[in-house]
Amino acid sequence: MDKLARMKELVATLNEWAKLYYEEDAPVVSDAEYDRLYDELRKLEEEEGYSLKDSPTHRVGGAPQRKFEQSKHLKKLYSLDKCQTSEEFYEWCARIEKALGYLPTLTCEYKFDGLTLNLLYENGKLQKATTRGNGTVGEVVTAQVKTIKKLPTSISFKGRIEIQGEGILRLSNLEKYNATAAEPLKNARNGAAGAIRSLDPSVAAERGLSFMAYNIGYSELELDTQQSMHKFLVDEGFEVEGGWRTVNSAKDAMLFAAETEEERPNLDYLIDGVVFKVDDLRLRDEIGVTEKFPKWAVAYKFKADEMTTELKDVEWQVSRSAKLNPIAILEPVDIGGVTVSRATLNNYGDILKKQVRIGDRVFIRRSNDVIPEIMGVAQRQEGAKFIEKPTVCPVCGSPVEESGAFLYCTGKHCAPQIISALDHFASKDALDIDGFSEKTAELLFNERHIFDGVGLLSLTKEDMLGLEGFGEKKIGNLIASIEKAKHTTLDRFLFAIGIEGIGKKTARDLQKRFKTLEGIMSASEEELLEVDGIGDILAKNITDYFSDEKNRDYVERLIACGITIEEPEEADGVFKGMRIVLTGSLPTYRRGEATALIEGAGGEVAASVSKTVDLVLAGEDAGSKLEKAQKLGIKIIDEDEFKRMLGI
DNA sequence: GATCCTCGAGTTCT
DNA sequence: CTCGAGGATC
Repeated sequence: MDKLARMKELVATLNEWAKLYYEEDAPVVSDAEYDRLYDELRKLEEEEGYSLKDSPTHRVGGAPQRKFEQSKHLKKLYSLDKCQTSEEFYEWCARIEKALGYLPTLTCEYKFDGLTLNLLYENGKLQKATTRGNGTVGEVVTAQVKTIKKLPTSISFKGRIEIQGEGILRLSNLEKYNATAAEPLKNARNGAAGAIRSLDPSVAAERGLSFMAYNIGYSELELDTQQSMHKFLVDEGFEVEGGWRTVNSAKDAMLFAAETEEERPNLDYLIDGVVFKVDDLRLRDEIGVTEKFPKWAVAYKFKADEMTTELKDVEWQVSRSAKLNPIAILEPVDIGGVTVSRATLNNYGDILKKQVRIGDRVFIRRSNDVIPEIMGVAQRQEGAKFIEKPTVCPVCGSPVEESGAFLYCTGKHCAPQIISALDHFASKDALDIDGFSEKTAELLFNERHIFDGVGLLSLTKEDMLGLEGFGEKKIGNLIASIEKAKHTTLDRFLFAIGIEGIGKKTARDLQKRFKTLEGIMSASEEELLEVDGIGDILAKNITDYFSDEKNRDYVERLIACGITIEEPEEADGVFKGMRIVLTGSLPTYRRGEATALIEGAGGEVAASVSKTVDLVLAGEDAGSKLEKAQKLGIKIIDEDEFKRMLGI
């Protein structure tokens, strides 16, 4: 083998290992093995006097920075509930009034259109900057953020503190950049987000970003109002533009929104609405949060850019769950720099509701500036055609059934159903087969008649030879991914087989309760109902699935393909191995919070009281569950006792 | 029986 | 993100 070929091979191998290590967090070789090949490569490069373009030796410390490092926020970054009309805003106010008995002071600020950032300061120094990510974990972009000129790198407050705000690109800077840039940026938001999310910090430096601070996350600072937070940010030198004010009535809040909308075209940055928050932080605790957002704040969003275009046709797509979904085919139209030619019409009920017909001019916008959405008819066209409800599946010709808002294809061998089921089987939260896509599923189904997980897992090199776009290398990678994917966990397996209504979360809950595949397969409806979040319909879906001989056989054959299911690791804690029922309302915890605490301490939350339950956590107004627990002689505790057990 | 909340499923373009 | 539906709660 010549030296160049060996170098190529080494680069490929090292990059692959590095990728597995950094991106998948799944090291396949020891550090020593990696180092051995790395040294060999470096020696070859020295001998030859050059190195390959993507050689890992170019990267500092041999650590390829292919991806951002992840970091957990000290405090969760919530997204905001939103409203679009003043009516919806008044409803929000009414809910606040209902919770508190009156409408408290609200703060008003702009809602910047950029990328949310979380900055951690320690000892007065900027330690770390992260993107919002999913709200809990974000990506570390400190170097990118440090290119922001006006951002204070040191502040007078010396404790730990998270400063949150929006990374934006001022319109004047966008213009300046575009005047000389080879590739002009389409809009300021993508310009800002793209710069921050670029691994190369010089991109951010070149564009000249700004940071608009608007919130404090975790802090070792005593704060009682949004106003004091705002003052702190100003005093410490952060940019806090945004028409800041406080109001004491819903009417004044809407006045602020109207004024801001008028002011919007004159601003040097993009905003997509305004944000109202309850000023008093103690009142916020009283109002509380849901899983997704705080109930004490709301974003009033301005109307997004709307366009009109012609609805040319409607296509019916068949999904994995056999639903027929209408897709609108549109005369291509430019919205916010993107050409849109298709949009979902959701379901047949939606078509009726919006009253659209083929040939009409329709309003279209990009919801959240991303997904195209048809708002309604802009202009009825002469001779516009009703959209017919299909009576047979457009793909396989099987009869169509209607249920609720949806139409279903009753065919069992309908190609798109099978292909998306294959895709689902291999998807990230299922078996996670790398390098497998919907396209691959389509190809394997059409050309090789692979129609289920068993066929997929039994694929051999020979099966794939000759498939379009499948070379030696790609086949090898896919086979390796399949092998890797065979070692999985119970929740992934359950999710992969695709029982109706069983998603990622429910699959995990089932895993927690039953621990083994056999346990779930033999569970009765009654046992399933004990799982929090499972009611009669889901319980029946599960028992129906496993009582079908074909499905049991399918599962068996999957296991026979070499699937191994890892035992779930049990969390350790005071509630280890215990099943606990929550009933009534607790004085301070919300249901979700109590659940998280129990699960964090190794326990499991059950929906109803039965002999298998170890403990009942009862709050106020506890009803039948409490009675039943007393009858069965199950230990009952209140929140204080609960906290004591947890040591908090 | 009504209402609130959470989950699942589906979606565009580059 | 958005909807509808299922589940939990009042």
